[in-house]
Amino acid sequence: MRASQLFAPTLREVPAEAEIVSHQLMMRSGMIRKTASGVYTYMPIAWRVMKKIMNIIREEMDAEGGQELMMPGVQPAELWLKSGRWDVYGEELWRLKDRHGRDFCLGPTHEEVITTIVAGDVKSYRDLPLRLYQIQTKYRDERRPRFGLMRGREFIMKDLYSFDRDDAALEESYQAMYRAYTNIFTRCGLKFRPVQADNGAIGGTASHEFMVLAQSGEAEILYCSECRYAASAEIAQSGSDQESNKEEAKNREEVYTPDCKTIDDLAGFLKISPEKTIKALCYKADDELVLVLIRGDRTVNEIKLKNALACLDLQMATDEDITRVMGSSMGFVGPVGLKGVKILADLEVPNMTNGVCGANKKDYHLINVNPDRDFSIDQTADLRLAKAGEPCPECGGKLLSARGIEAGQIFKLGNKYSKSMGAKYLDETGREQLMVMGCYGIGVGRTMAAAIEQNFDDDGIIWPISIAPYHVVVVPVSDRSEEQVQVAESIYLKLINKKVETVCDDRKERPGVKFKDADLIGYPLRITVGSKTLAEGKVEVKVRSTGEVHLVEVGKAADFAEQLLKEL
RNA sequence: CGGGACGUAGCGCAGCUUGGUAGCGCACCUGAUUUGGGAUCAGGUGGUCGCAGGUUCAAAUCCUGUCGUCCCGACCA
Repeated sequence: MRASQLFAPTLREVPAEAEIVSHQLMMRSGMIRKTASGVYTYMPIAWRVMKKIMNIIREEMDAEGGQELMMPGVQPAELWLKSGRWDVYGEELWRLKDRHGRDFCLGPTHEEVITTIVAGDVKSYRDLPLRLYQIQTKYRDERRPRFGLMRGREFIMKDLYSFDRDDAALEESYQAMYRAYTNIFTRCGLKFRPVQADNGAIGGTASHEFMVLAQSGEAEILYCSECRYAASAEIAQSGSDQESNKEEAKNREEVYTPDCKTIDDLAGFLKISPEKTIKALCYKADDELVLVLIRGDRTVNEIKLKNALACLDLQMATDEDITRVMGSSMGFVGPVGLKGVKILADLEVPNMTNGVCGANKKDYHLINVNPDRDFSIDQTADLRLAKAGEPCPECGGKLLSARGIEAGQIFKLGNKYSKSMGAKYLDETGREQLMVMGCYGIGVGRTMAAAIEQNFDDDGIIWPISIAPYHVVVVPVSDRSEEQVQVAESIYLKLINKKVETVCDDRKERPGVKFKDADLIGYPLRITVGSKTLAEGKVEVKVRSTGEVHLVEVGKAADFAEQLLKEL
């Protein structure tokens, strides 16, 4: 490719709306242009990178028995009504009507479509396992698209769906994808970490997220300093650092605590540490009020709570709800004497002795409250938000925190969709069984953005070699030097003959402009043909990532570059 | 969806308070000089000031509505 013909309009200035590095550099290097909020055009350079990422994905999917197909982007409402997600998915589902007024949506994911197909055409255990995937545009009408390609409303995703006969077979599919994902992100040259994750609205029984480590990541990861434990902070289990409490149970008392509405107020007023208090929070879970108890210094993790309650909708109760059902106001709610409301407690609560909680009476709290003796708990569960510094739930080591970009996620779905969409097969004994499914996604654009977040400097992008849009740029310093132009051209042609992906910067620009653009776009190697070295019959070969410069004879430059690329 | 900000040339911005000729830098085009890290000089192209109403002799500027964009939060297969 000749730079004079390459459509890569670079910008000197950063567009005001680009907030993070990858977005800024993709805009500046002419890789992407915004067409609407969260909707981008991939320009030629970006598309080359994405095709490389997609090819790596294809190779690894195929290696694990995946078969590529292509499903429609437009999906009829009936499929979603059948799975129950038409009503559950909410506003993120991009809905539309056809000319007859029939409901459709733009696919945010494809469980409904693929499961329907498989249900119709696969009837025997002999046809399983089946692993089908596509690389396709997905639509999610995000409330808040942001950070360029990181969170778009239209984006390209690889999604594979596995169909197996039982849980053991699903485990094999899951492990196969885990391996494939590890290979994919490794081959893309990324530093990443698989972490345990929440299953979210997709439902199912196990999940890992593949997090590309980067400061700008939206997700927090907690990982153990000692063992292999790593989890998304939103689901990380909480190890307990609670000393077993030997305190003698004392008599319960009601105390006057005017204006103590928060735990801090209360602890300050009573001169006790927040750990002695039992925080009581009222939630509305699918219209049922529940009381959640947790140690005063802890934070409730609403994802854990939602999972523990197995509810679809979870909200904090309003002051009105609390007054109506509990007969007391926010800040003074407590479990003692409470009737008709389900009480959930975090794992730490049953072990507390002589705690402090609301008295269900304005301006009063109870001290020396003891679980079991003073109130009963309907359900205990791990409900608190784990934090860095806490003990690892598996080995007791210390949890550390890191930030990551969720580039891929794998799920065990179980039979959630095979049940609703009727995906069944006959086993050896002729009995009908539900297929057991898994689904596995990778965001292609997000992976590209993540690669930039992890590999850049003040001058621009430093592509991992495996996904670099081109490998070499040949730069004649002066476009008026016949000799330089000719030497550059000959090196360029030699590289092209060797099938090395090369750009020749033949533009009528000053050298500074070409160098700046080369660094910005991030070609791994730059061959500079200039008067300084040409006098000795040599050219410079510069490595973008390290800055090292090799002086090489003109005739050997192409071979040298080819060799050097193999070592990167 | 709650809070905040913004919309003037392809990009970055000024002008708006106090209504009266639409401006600067970069980019782009022409010419000259220049050529190893985003050149200089001269000349030039390009804007219904997001859109729609209203007030006014007169609106980028004031008022109303509307659309769009970004940030924080909530949310997120």
